[in-house]
Amino acid sequence: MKGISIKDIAKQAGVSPTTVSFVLNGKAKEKRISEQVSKKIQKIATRLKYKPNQLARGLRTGKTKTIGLMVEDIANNFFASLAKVMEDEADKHGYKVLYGSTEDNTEKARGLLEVLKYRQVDGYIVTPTKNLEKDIELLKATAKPVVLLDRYFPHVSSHYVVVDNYRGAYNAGSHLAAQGYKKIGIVTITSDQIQMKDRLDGFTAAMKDHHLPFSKAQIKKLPFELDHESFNAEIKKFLTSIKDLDAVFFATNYLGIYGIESIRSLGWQIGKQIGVASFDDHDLFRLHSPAITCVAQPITEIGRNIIEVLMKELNHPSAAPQQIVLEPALIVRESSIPL
Amino acid sequence: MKGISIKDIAKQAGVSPTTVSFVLNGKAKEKRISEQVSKKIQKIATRLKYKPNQLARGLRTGKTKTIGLMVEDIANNFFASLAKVMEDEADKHGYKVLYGSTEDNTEKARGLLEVLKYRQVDGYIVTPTKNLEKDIELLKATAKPVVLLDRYFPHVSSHYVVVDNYRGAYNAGSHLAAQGYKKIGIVTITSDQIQMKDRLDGFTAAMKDHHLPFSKAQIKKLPFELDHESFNAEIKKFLTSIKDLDAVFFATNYLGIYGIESIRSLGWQIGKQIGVASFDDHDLFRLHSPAITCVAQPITEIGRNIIEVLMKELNHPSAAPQQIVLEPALIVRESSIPL
DNA sequence: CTGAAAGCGCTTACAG
DNA sequence: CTGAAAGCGCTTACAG
Repeated sequence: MKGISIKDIAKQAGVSPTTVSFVLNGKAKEKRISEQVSKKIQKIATRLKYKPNQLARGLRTGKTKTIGLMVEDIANNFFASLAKVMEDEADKHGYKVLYGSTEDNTEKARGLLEVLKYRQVDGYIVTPTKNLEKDIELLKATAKPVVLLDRYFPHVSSHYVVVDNYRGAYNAGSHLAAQGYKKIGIVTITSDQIQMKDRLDGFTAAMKDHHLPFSKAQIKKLPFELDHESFNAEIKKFLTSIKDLDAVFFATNYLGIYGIESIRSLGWQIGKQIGVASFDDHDLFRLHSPAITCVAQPITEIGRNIIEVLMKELNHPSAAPQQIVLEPALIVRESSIPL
Repeated sequence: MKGISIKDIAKQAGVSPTTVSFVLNGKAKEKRISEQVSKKIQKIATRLKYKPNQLARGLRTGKTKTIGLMVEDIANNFFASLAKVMEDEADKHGYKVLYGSTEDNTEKARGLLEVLKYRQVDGYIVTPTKNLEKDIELLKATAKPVVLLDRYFPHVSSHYVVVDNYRGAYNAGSHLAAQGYKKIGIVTITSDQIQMKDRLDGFTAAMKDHHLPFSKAQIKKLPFELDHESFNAEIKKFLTSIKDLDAVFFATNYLGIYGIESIRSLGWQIGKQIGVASFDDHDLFRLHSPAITCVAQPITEIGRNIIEVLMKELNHPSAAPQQIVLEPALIVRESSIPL
């Protein structure tokens, strides 16, 4: 079933496709098409329910009005919520979103970038994986805007929107210390990426500033690829292996979820026996008994900023990278009350 | 920055674009291109890192290798998890996903369908809203496959993949009854859509079969558009208005989440004072104290089936609609233990 | 065994 | 004030 083309309209109106194109693209005035002809074309177009073929238009103009979005995992609450915000915001500007998940895997990320590229997206929003520096540099050479999300590469000049991960983790660590916990562990992901490094550094600084003992043994790094069971097993092993551990900070929402599950299967009382805080908020954290203290990222604000940065670049490319660092909020709940 | 085109390769190889196209599309044998020429072209293509422009290809062939996915809300755990499964499955067949959320709003859904259409997606996966029957019929006339998700229209012949909502709700209701709860309420969404109707009907049948009192007052229907606060306020009002209510079934995951929050803010003991079960599973339900009994949808299976149905139709269109009804699983947890 | 040519549906520089 | 023509990058029926 063929669609209505500009030719069909031209034929019915008795004018050339050129004229139709001008009118339909709002260039009637500029091109000084007569009011009559203009009206007639408009009428026919709406009657036939003409929809321009975006493929043809894209091929000709080089613009597809599509944004490529690369997240770590669309099933993760943080990324899914963010995707929703960005979808809404992009829609306001007439853009649609083509998405893919990397699973934090560099090869998958590269493949995704390739695909987005030859689908001619107008811009990219990417959650980079490790070793993706060169690919990002290459993408920039493409002259299509790229906005990094959640993390960035310190040595690559690029647009990005992130939160102050150092501060978020520092605040969480300080809070636990101020609450009277004496020996606090951190469970994080095996990753040298800046966001994880900042979280670890921020937390470490807090321990130091509060003069709490903090040895390497109190840091547990787990590979992203572990499955549900293994995460739980590793976390339990860690928690039970540190003598006198009385609190723990989980560096991501899924680690927090696995952590809660692990602690409960150990039969420990969250808060009293072991203080808990996690990065990222989640319905589960809010409604858990006891409710879990967390460092919440301002998801709506992040999403809006990303699209804003991208639209700016799409409309008026600038030389200077836009780099936005938002503040996360420490939400204190029951899991960090010792007694 | 221009990409490498088939012409560039043709020029370098000293052959015509036609020959390049044949070779790169694996038709060298079929078109009896000599081994030499074929090898040469391949080599040049990989050296130049040639990527076919999908827009041009799509314009010519009418195939974009893109699937349009319309969910209710990508931020909802059920749809996000499903999207992830479908993304992975579609990827295996070389398809990418263009998505959008309807918010269960018919106008948004129509707009989305339009956009997906003029972006020339090859097939549609749609979570229909109410009053979308005609639009679905029109889409079918387009000769592009459409697979309905989560719900369908009884009077529209179409492909779909859903779960047995009636049975799921019936089982949940029966379970609560068997546990000894005597007066059970249901909180659902104001909607005549089949999935909500089936859930309500299934639950009602369970009450009847167990000879439990069940009046209209025990049914609370809430509009999808309510905000967080209003959902909680309405649920609290409902729970406190029914005399002797001793259990409640929430017909969707977000209602279950609001429900838990509401019950807790009332200070009631879940399980003992009020039995609770919800449709859909969620990390929160699993890890809540007490853990929440639920009707879990087989998300992986649903996603796989959807893509399978779609791929079948894409490759060998058939007249007969494929209609798949999967079984949800009742997961019994502590929230439905009276004492 | 290989190529010239048409055409997918648009936009736009150019001509009149 | 309007149109003929070229071209975006492919694929493919046709010709030789």
